[in-house]
Formats: sequence, structure tokens, C-alpha cells
Amino acid sequence: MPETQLTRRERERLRHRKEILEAAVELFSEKGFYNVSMQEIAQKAEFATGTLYKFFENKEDLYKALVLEQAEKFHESAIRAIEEPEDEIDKIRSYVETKGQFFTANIPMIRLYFAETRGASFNIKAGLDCEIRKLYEDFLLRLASIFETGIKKKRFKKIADPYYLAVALDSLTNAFLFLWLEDPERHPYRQNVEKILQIFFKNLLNK
Amino acid sequence: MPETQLTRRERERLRHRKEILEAAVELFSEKGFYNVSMQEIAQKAEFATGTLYKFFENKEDLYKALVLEQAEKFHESAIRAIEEPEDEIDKIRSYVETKGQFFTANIPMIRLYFAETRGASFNIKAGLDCEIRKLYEDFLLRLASIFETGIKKKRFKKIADPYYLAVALDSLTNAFLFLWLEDPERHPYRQNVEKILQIFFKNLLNK
Amino acid sequence: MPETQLTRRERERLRHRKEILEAAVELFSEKGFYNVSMQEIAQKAEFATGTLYKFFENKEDLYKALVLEQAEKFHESAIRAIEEPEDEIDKIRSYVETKGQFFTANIPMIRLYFAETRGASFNIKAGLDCEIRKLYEDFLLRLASIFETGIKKKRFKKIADPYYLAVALDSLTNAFLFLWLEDPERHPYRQNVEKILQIFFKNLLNK
Amino acid sequence: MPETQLTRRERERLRHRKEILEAAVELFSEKGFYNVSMQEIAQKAEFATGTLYKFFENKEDLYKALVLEQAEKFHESAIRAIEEPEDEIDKIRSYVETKGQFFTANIPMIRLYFAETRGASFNIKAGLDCEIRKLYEDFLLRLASIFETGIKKKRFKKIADPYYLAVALDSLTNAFLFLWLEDPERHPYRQNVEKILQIFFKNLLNK
DNA sequence: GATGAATGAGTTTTCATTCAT
DNA sequence: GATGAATGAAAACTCATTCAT
Repeated sequence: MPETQLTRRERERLRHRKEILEAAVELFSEKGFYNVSMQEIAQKAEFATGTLYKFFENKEDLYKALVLEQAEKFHESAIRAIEEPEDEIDKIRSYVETKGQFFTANIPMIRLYFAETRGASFNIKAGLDCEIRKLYEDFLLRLASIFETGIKKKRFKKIADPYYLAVALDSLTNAFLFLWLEDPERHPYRQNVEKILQIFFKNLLNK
Repeated sequence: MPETQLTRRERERLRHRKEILEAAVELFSEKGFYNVSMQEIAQKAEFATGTLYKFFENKEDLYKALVLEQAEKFHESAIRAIEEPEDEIDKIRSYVETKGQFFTANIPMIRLYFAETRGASFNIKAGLDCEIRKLYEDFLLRLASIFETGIKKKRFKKIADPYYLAVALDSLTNAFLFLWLEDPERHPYRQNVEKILQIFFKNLLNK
Repeated sequence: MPETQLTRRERERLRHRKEILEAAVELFSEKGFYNVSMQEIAQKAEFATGTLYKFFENKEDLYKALVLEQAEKFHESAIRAIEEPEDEIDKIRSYVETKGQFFTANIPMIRLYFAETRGASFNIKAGLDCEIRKLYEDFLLRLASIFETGIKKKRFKKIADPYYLAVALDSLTNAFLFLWLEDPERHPYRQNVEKILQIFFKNLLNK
Repeated sequence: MPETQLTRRERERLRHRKEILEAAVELFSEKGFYNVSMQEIAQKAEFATGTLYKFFENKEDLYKALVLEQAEKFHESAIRAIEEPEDEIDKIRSYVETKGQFFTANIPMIRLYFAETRGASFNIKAGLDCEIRKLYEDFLLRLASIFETGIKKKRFKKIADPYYLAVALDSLTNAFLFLWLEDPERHPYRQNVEKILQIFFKNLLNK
């Protein structure tokens, strides 16, 4: 196992890095990039200010690392979710479900991730946008190709550009995640998304 | 008309206020709340820094005024859009169209408005959220009640909670506005939204 | 008079700038660039920290302005000193005298000026070097051409490259300025320089 | 020989100390005291930061050791240079030559040494000044006494205070070392210094 | 109302120094 | 002696806000 081949030092270093990131997500998610100071993060993570700079070049870099690492994790999960099932409909269901699971287990990331992908991210001057949006765009295209294949296989009717179907699906799931975030009891993600997707699918499916 | 009953002084004051806000939207929309300084706005509006404070208590207040006034304008248009037509389907069509018209004519506002309604608005410590979200929520309820009435009138099938239908509709239109914003030529709002709504409606409509 | 055509505001601004520079020379000259903080300068000049940044982009810029402005003043004086007299020997005497007058009246500048021209100026990353050294080099060339002319006119023997004569003259005057700086009573600049120059001239002159 | 009586441990320690100092001269000479960090020196010397503190109390101490040790070496050479020859003129020639040899072989030290002796050394708060300047002053006095002896022996005319002759000699050699440093090809130290000294000596010598 | 210079608290970032291993 | 992660004080710089004119 590679984990155990790291020296103690290296393992500690990784742990500390993780601790910093964990303190940071919470703060950023709650107050936003500009309302969180490095001191604040350091304090929450129980390190000195200077220590943060051993791990991250600057505040922006810390934020980027944070969002990008989570985005990559989500991405992997999402890709796995759409690759496993055979059937196109199952792929989509699997995605919707995985997305729900990922974010309901990572609540602080929801705001950050959406701010960076769909949102008006003014947070970071540039750069982050670039990488994370590339990931996002890449995934949209994969979703689109599922719709495309489904259409070719005559599983779906050809009612719209597959890319737009992907965009629509993504935006609907986001909307219901937000509802869930605001009031989890009242707006359970799974059931709600389910119903909306039915509207979608009933019409999309060739009987 | 009340406008003409204002003194010259008052008219000038209003004009100046408007000039400041106009300079501000552009800057905020381009760089975000925290990357725009009051001096920058003053310069763009061709006033002295101090003058801004004759019109707005502070930076936050200026931003709030900006977003709220636009939000109110949009809401008026949107409400008018859903009140005029008789038929529920027409109401919804009218809303979608009006939304498109409003924002394509107010590009800089798109980012700000979405950041505040759906987005992870960390921009402002608090308060703005409150008022603008109330407006937004109010409108969602109106949309919901259109669906509800439609269902009652048997125009629509009862496939989902009307509120969720409203949320879905809103999120879809947003998604297509964003696409349009990114590449207006390639992703014309009207046509795209049209197609997606058809998926919606075909299934929603009782034949 | 152009001075009086400045608005009161402009005149005040210039005065403030000057006050800042005056506080700064003393501090820099005493402790060196890196041992003086902007706060310290601000305090000594009786302004707020931020105010310094209205006048100078950054600490380096403030330092540059300081040294360069003085260097330019000295330059003008020095050039005037060598242009007025007819005779080559008088030109050189005039320079030596003017240099003494300038720096004995601007004690804090001695260290700064020498640090930047002849010294190992590590103070500033770059740039200042450039401009100030250009001035300095320019002046050395003027001095050299005085020697050259003197040689052509047979006032001087042709005992060495005129440029090296200039360098030698400059370095000797510096050395005696330093001595004076360390102990003005014991090492009066004028008399000492006088004697040394005699060594120079006696051999340089064609009887 | 004492060297071989050191234990292996002690020899290693000395070697490490030397390695650190060697890394440090280069860096200090290139960038100056304040633009070099201890971590940088450690890295260049291939030691850990903490190790530097086993050898030197602090950064200043390291710098002092560096400059002082070199200064002492130079002084020994210089003293040897003026002690060996019999004749006063030869002593001076020997000094000028030795100085050239020492610094052309120790380029990085030129800047540091001059900064500390003649220059506006703001580098170090204090203390270094003291010791190194004492060495320097001591040497100037030795030079002065050579001139004095020469005068007594009627080798030299009594044209100026011997101390000032020493200062002049030193400042001229420095000036030509600087020229050489800037462009070694164009300004060869030996030849240039030679010519300038002739001006000096021709007049100084009693035929 | 308009001006814009001045303010100074607050933020990011650096780096000499320490210390547990 | 060697390591290098952690420290935290100190510095540069920004900018919302004030206020005398």
C-alpha cells in the first residue's frame, strides 16, 4: 500500500494539509472567499498563519486547491456513476443519485462548487474558472453523449439537441439540490428530482 | 405626472444617482463586489468619492440599491408578463419570453441577479439576500399558482407539486440564459428554451 | 510665476509630498532602506500610512523619487559648475567646490547618493540603479571631456585616459567627503581636497 | 600541524561551516543582506535551516563572520604585501597589486567589502561596522606610516598629510577595482591603476 | 451638494528563529 | 549535529469612509 510507504513526516504533512483544507471549506462556504481571512483559517485549523503558506502559495491557491480537489473527486464519482450501468436511463438515474449522495455528504462544498461552475464566480480573478469549468464542460459532454447514444439506440425520442438535454438535466438537479439545502426536511432531494425527471423521461422515452 | 413635479434640483439628483448606479453595475458585473472599489466607481461615474456617500450610506448599500432596483424592475415585468395572458400556457410562455428580453437587454445584470437569487451569494454579508430573495420567492409562488390553477382547470396533468414545477421552469430558463450569455450566437435563448419547454409541456399538458 | 498659478490644493499637495520626502531622507540615510518602515516614515512626516501611497506607488518608488530628485538637483548644480568657468582648471575647481557645498548642505543625502552611484547598492532591486547611474555616467563623461579639451589645448599633459582622470577625481572627492562626514572638524573637506588636487595638478599641468 | 590534530568531527564541522559561508557570500553579494533568506542559504548550502543556527547565532552573525573572515584574510595579505618590500615605493606598488589579486580572485567579496568599509553600509544594524572598520582604519594608518617614513627618508616630497595620501591611494584603487568589476575587458585594473599612480608618484617623488 | 485628500484599521504575506524528533 | 515543520511578529499595502473646504 502506497500510504504506508510514506514516511511519518510525509503522512503528517498530508494530514496537516487536510486539516487546513477542512477548516477552510467550512469558512469559505459559510462566508465566501473575501470574508474569510487567512488568520481565521489558521486559527480554525489550529496552526499559525505562516504555516498555511507552507502548504499553499497564497490565499487564492488555497481556495483553488480546495475547490479543484473536491471537483475532481465529484467528477470521478460522477463518471463512475455514468459508466457502470448499461442502459442509458440507468446511467442518468445513477448520475442523479450519485450527485445527490456526494453533495448531501459534502454540504459545505455545494455552495462553492455551484458558485464556480454555474455561478457568477467573482471570487477568484481567474484560472480556477478555467480548470474547474473544463472539468464541468467535459462532464456535460459525457452526459450529452449518453443522450445521443440513447437517441441512436431509439431509447429516446429525438426531441432536442443532446447537449441541451444534458444542460437541462444538470440544471434541474442543481435546483433541487438547492431546495434541499435550504430545507432538507421539506424538500428531500431524491423524491423531488425523481418526479421532475419523470416529466422529462416520460416524454423522452420511446414508450 | 410626478416626474415633472420634481424641482430641477431633485431631477438632477436623480440623474446623478442613476449615473452612479450605471457605472457601478458594469464594474460589479465584470469584477464582482469585492474587486471593485468605491474610488473606481466614482471615477467611472465622473464624481468624487465623497459624492457617492451623499447618495448611498456605504458600499453595500450602493450594491443593494443596484440589485434591488433591477430586481424590482424585473419583477414588475415578470408579473405583468404572467398577468396579461388568460391561458396558463400563455402565461408561462410570456414569462419565459419576458425573462429573455429583460436580461438580454441588461446583460450586466444577469450575473448579479443570478448570483443573488440562485447563486452562492457571499457578496454581501446579509440583508440583501433577504429582500431580493423575498421578491424571488414571491414570484416563484406566483408561478406555482399558475401551475396549480392549470392543474385545477385540467389544462395540466397533476404530475408534480406545482412549486417544484415553478422551480424547474425557473432553473431551466436560467440555464439557457447562461448558455446564451456565454455564446449568444451559438446558443440563442429563445429557440433553445422553446425546445426544452416542449419536453416539459408535452408531458404536462392534457393533450 | 508658475508657482502661484497652482491652485491652493496643488500647492498643498506639493508641500505634503515634500514633507514626506524630508522625513524619509533622514530615516533612510540613518538606517538604510530595509530598516525603515512605511509606518515610521508616515509617523515622522505626521501623516497616515495610507497617505504615503497617494504620493508614491510603493516604498521603492518613494525611495527612488527621493534619490533621483536629489541626484538631479546635484547634477544640475554640477553641470552649472563646470560650464561657467572658461578655463579647464577652473572648471574642475568649481566642480570640486560645488560638490562640497551641495553635500555638506545635504548631509543625509551623502550616504544615499554614494550608495547608489559608487556603492554596492543592494537596496533596490533594480531600476533606480539604471536612471541614477545614467546621470552619474553622463557626468563622468562631461568631466572626462574637460580633461580631454585641456589636453588638446595643451593645458594638461597627456598622462592618462581622460575618463580615468575623471574617475580618479570623482573618487578622490568622494573619499574626502566621507572623511569630512565622519569628523567634520578634523577633516575639513575644502582644505584637504585642495592639497590632494595639487598633487594631481602639479603633474598634470604643463607648467 | 594543528589542522591534523583536529578530530574527524571537528574537521567535518569546519568543512560544513565553510560550505555554508561559501553559499552565503554568493547570495549576499548578488542580492544584498536583506534580499537573501536563511532558508535560501540553507538550500544552496544543502543543509537544513536549523543547521545554520548550529554554526551562527543568527543571520547577522553569519554575515559578520563572512565579511570579517574575508576582511581578515585580505588584511593579512595586505600587511604582508607592505611588509615584504624594503623600499616605500615598492611597498605601495606591492599593496596595489595584492589588492587587485585578492579581489579579482574573490569577486563576490568586492561588493560586500566595499559596502562595509567605504560604503553606506546600512546592511547591518551595527557592530560589524565596528570591527571591520577598525581593521580598515588600522590598515590606513599603516599605509600612512609608509608615506610618513618615505617623507622622512626624503623619498617623497612632503606634499600632504600622510593619512590623506593613504586615503587617496585607497580610494583610487577602489575606483579602479569598481571599473574593472563593471567591465573587466575594457578596464583592466593593473594597467589603469598604474597610470594613475604615476600621476601621484611623479609628483610625490623626489626625482 | 460636490470635492478629493487624508485616514487607519485590516489583510496578505514573509522570514528569522525555535524545537521536537 | 542535523532536520525541517511550525511559529508569529512585523511589514507592505488597500480601501471604505470621513470631513474641511
